[in-house]
Amino acid sequence: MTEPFVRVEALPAKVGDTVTVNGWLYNARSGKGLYFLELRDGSGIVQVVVNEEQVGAEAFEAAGSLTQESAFRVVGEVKADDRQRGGVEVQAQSVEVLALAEPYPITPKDHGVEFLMDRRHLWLRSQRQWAAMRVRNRIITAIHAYFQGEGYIQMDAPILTGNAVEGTSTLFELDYFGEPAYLTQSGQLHGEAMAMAHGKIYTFGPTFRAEKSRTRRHLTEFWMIEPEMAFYDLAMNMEVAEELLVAILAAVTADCRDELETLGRDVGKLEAAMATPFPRLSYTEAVELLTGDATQTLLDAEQEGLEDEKHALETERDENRARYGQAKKGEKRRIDAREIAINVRLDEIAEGLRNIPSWKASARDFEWGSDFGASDETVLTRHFQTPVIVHRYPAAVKAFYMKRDPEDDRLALGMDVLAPEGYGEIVGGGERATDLQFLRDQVEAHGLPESAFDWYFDLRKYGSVPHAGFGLGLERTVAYVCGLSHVRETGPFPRLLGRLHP
RNA sequence: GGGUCAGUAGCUCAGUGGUAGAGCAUCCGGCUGUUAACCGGACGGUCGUAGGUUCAAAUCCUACCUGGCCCGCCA
Repeated sequence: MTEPFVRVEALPAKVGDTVTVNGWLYNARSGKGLYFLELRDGSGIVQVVVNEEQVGAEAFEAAGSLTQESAFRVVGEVKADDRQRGGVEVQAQSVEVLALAEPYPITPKDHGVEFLMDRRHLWLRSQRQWAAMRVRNRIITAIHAYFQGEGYIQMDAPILTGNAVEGTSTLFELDYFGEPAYLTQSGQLHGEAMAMAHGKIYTFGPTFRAEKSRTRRHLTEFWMIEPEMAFYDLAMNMEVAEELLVAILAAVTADCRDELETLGRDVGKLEAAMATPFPRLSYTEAVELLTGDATQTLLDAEQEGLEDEKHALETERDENRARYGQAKKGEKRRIDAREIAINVRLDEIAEGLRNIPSWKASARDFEWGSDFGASDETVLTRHFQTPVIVHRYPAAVKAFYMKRDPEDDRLALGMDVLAPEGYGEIVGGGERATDLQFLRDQVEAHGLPESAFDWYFDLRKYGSVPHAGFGLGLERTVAYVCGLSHVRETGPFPRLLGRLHP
């Protein structure tokens, strides 16, 4: 499609040309006889300079009438200017108003979470949200590219199911023409069936959990990518997860530099996270690391670091306050803004300092056989710069369909990948049980209705083979890659407890 | 489900028992290169809701509602 206008992202290649650009007003500044309009068109933002002497009274007035988020069209010359983002600006020759916006609620200033979430449909236009959605898109395309390049077939698991898959999570229940039905919590079991048909498959779709979890890591609706591979064992499964994550990190660090900068993401940390192989710790080794001296030392150092930062910030705040009286108005505003930023960080530090003693206690007192808590996962990953793979968990804390470790029947051949920087579990999976009688016993032991699994048992009756797979949580992955503090900013319209609109 | 913090102008917040405040947004004016521009002015309030204490409540007490963060559960 040849477009009759130029998109902002293409402007750097058009220096010297006269072009048409369409967009919305992101922000504006003015001087006598001058308007500086930040035009946002979805591909980027460019500054449009409107000079009264060059455009005439009518167009100049049109530029002055534009309110934030008004739609407008500009014809002008693309000029190189090092001071601008992207290195270009547009010197307007004409300005046409397409739609004047009513007063726009989201200003280029601070807003609270609730206010922004109520206006998510508009918030998506803001820079950070825009950048996060672009990274999400790049992650999605990287995932497809990886699997397609490796010969996987993408297949969809059903969203409506007649039974609770693992019997653990709380599901959303529906009325399916008089029968009880549920929104899927995992495509896992159907994925296994599809892998027996195609060898290597992956699902890519929504999953649902009705748990009343209110944390930075939880959504009630989220997207999961679930590869399933026939003739793969646990070690091969871990290798797939590692390759997939490296492919994602490589794609984003290569193609989303501007977005990561907008998000304030430390790209060095993402690059460091690509070093392979990722550590592979057995659950037992992880428990030893968690309960050992190294973890206590690490947390002591973190506590010291936080205390040093706290003192530095308090000193800066006191110095700012001391010169506040003599400061001019603009300087006072900057001091006020800085004070707010300092207080936010001090609150975070105070929370960290409150948490560390309980983290230390939780780590030190951890007992073999339990599942890791959120703080234990965070503490484990603090020892490494890359994601960490933990495998061979106690069977009791894993799903019924996991294969047992032939070396130790207490263990299941499950594996989790923990993301760095406290982002927690982004991958969970393992090698699946192949023995029909074992699965029947497990279903019974877990109190699940055997009739619901008749088709699943068939997979073991007709050519049962070793196979493995895992689920990758898309939103947690996006949060980690973007450095977002909450998964609510990882998708366009996140569904959380108490959040169904917009 | 548990813990904890908060709710004051459209937004972000200050005000902790005695006249309801600031910055931003909006509107008006100034400035010929601004970068969350800047400067001057105007506009803007049922202090979450309901009770209570007090001469007097945004401020103290009780209940409820809504939200943030943390834990549990999970990807």
